[in-house]
Amino acid sequence: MRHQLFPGRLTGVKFATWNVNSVRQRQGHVLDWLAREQPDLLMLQEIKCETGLFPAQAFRDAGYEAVVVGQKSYNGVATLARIPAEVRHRALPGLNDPEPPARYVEVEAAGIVFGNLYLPNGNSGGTAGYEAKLEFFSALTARAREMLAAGQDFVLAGDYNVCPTTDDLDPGTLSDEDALVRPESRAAWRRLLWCGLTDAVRALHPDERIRTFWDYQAGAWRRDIGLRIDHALLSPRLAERLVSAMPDREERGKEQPSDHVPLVVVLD
DNA sequence: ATGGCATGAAGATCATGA
Repeated sequence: MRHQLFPGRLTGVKFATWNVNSVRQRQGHVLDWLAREQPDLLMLQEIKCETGLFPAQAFRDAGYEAVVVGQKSYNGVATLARIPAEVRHRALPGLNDPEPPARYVEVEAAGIVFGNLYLPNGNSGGTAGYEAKLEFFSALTARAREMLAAGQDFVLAGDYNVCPTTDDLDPGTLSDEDALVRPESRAAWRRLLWCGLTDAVRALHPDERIRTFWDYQAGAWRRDIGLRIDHALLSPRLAERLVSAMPDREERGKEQPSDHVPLVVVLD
């Protein structure tokens, strides 16, 4: 049974993005979280299963329909919605790959386009692997420009695999050559942002130390050594409706957690 | 000690993650 976030206001929307690192391993976590947080929409990344193996019925029973773009073993994205949602794209437009990896799905709901993305990490596959990351960024930026030109309200949210500034990671977590912090990666992030988009978390918390990921290794969570790599970017009119934006840290302390936590955004 | 967890693959280790 859904209940309205803002009774009497039809425009309010609560959404989240969460890299779950295998949806089949994390199904219980996600269902518990949905029951507790009651978002209108949840964008999942790294579901790590083929589309047909996604546990759609379990989420349907919880009141959420799923749009799934999966593949075997790696990557995979899915958007869950308890409000009517229409599919716009099952791959990122502009990527000239006949068999693109499952890293993007776009739906429209409540008059807003939600782009759910899992950007390539960029540390594997040598030069070509890193190029793929920058190419994804280029295509994403082109998509943002297209929607801005059309006057469309939109959100681009997911695992960007970029720490935008030195404030977004703890010393000693990554080397300077890591694809998550390389100057070209950060420049690509800024080119996207500077189209006129708003980093929802930083708009409300410009100086706070905020993390969305803690490695499984080296006691990273225990030592609270992490990264801010999951982001939600808002188009101009949506930015003016921004009420709150914060990762749900609690989730990382649960049994068998994902290494990422949900990032939750509320618009009025 | 770029590999100390974690995940998925028709696997008895390897690729990937960030």
